[in-house]
Amino acid sequence: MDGPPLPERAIRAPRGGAVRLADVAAAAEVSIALASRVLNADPAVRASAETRKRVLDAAAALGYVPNIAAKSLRIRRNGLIGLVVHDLSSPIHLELMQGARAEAAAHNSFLVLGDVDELLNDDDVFKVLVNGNRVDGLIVQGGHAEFGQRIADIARVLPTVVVNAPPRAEQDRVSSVAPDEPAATRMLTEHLLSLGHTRIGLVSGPRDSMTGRLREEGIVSALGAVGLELRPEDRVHADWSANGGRAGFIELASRWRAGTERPTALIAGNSLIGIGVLGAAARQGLSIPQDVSVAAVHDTWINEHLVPSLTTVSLPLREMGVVAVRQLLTAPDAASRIVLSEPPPVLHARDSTAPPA
Amino acid sequence: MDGPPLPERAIRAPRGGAVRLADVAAAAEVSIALASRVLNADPAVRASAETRKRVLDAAAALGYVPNIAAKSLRIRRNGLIGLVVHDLSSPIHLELMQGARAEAAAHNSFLVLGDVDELLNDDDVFKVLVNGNRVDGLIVQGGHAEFGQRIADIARVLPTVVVNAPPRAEQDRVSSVAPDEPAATRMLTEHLLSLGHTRIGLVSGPRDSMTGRLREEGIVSALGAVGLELRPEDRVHADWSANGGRAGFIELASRWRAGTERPTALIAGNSLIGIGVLGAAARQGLSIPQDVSVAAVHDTWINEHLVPSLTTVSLPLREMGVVAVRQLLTAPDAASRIVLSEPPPVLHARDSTAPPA
DNA sequence: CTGAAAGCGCTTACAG
DNA sequence: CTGAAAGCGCTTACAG
Repeated sequence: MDGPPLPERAIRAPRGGAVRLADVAAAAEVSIALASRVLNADPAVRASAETRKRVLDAAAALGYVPNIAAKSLRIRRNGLIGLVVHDLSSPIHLELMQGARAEAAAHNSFLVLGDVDELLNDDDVFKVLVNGNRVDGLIVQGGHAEFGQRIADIARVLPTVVVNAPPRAEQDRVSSVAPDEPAATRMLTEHLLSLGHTRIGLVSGPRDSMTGRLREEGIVSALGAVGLELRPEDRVHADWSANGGRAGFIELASRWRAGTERPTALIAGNSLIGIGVLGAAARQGLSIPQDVSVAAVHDTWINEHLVPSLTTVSLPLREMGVVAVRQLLTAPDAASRIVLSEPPPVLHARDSTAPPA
Repeated sequence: MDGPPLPERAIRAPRGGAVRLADVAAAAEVSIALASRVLNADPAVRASAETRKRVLDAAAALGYVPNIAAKSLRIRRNGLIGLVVHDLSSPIHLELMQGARAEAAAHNSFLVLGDVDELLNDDDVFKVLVNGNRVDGLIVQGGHAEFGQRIADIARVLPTVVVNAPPRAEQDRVSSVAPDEPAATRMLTEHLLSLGHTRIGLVSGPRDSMTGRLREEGIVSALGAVGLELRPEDRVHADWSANGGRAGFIELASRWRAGTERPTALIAGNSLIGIGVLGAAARQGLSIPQDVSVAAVHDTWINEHLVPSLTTVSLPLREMGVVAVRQLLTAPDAASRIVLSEPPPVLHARDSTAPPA
């Protein structure tokens, strides 16, 4: 009444070289359940140190690595975090990515790369990433005004943290990690003031960018503190890119009339814009910093190699990535809004800023 | 004799809003197996068009997305590809990443970010990524001489393709996708020759880089075709970075004696090196292109914004990413060695190159 | 505290 | 061709 004999080898033998928990348990002569508990450091386990060691040794000897699919299916988590960026080519966000990646790795998690546009426009990608249990949470690069509501919708089903941008009003369940923007531009402005500049212009980010607004606030407040102001005619909006910076500078300079006063220094909304400003100014025959000083937000490796090297203020981008991941891993359901004021912005004074002529 | 009643709701009801295949099958009034087959477009299915539609409609109506962990556990694949890069901050490799990411998405796969150093030095990461069924395959950024054997070892257990570098001798089971390096530098050299330069120098990559060697080959062959040569004293090695380029230029220029001949043009091993060369030359008081022309391999968005803008040749980086993913997805076990000669390199002549003075 | 058993949600031989 | 059932490899209530 035993039925046909079971094909034991097919059940027991590791397939394709994959060692299973059952193999470890057999080698250590304990039950699968106990092996699982020891390996997962279950505090309730009271097995003797000797037994525990037998399990650990067996796992090591066999090179056991848990099957992640099986584990995920059981515990309903998969150790993956979606990192959804808008523009992979920006060196600014890479530092953030590095920080996030390293922190995830430290927690045995990995980062899955997503694209903002694809996430928001491609329904398949959206479904898989958001509803498909693909990732345990999402880190979304902020600053996309049009998508505020969509991100809020995503956050309802999946822990989500927006990085590098303050959350919008409708995103009440969205966590965020943002740097202290006004502090950065305040520092830049004070640097220019200390050099003797009294009229400072701004090539800002896009008109509807909250980040851009906060950076402007820092400038206005630093100027206000010494009785100066940011004149409307000294400010233009631009894309967060070198092309934007170029266009912004050209627009700004077109307002300058020979013989009349104009700003002696410009702040760029970010260092990509700064690169564009530097290039455009040179092509218009202006010398930097003799004719105009230029300073920008965000420091990357490029800035010191530019001619002239670009003065910047660095924000804790890497830390933002770290904190975002930590937030997702430790408090996925808390809608926390973190403004990183530590470490504080750091000024990198370089050749692009000098006293006015 | 029925035992206690089963808690039906706990079994049937979707948990946490997750719709299961069983829910779709129930809604469409078919078996789970048939629902699975219809949804996976099993060609053996002969169900009436009407039945098929019922399944598809039910899935759509319920917003069904397969549980990826369950599916992975069954089919022993998880739709993830590890992208292991060395230096996330290089804009050069980002284009490759973008191509890989997009191609993966087109195949319902995602990219998991890894770090070369971590993979090779951190045993935990290695085990999880390589042995843990985390990813279906690995794309590794090439050019790490020290790790040739290690990558060969990885490829024995996991489909692996090295991108942007030719495979090393010991990597017999490793696939690779590399651009046509000599074609790129040949094009750059011919551009400089056509401007009238007859003595051309090279700030190459690291001494042991195969990529660097191939790029040098292109220069040598283009020079040889017109009876010229690359003089040993006109070549230095450098890291693949702006800092490397700076150091390389300084070393090269230190060999130049006033009143004697020196190269009138320099080729940079890549555009990061090129940025460093540009900056260092300017800081030594040399005008580019008047005193020396500079051209580099790889085009990125930065180059046109530099002052002067940097002449480059672009290689099909994005396509490399695409092909690498396609290779992994369609022929994971073939150890293919692809040299992408299509699309061919494209010259971007800019302000950093001009006829010699 | 530990083990046997159930079950996570799928796919796919297998039998009909 | 289709359905019932087994099973992928884990974790964890549950009972002992």
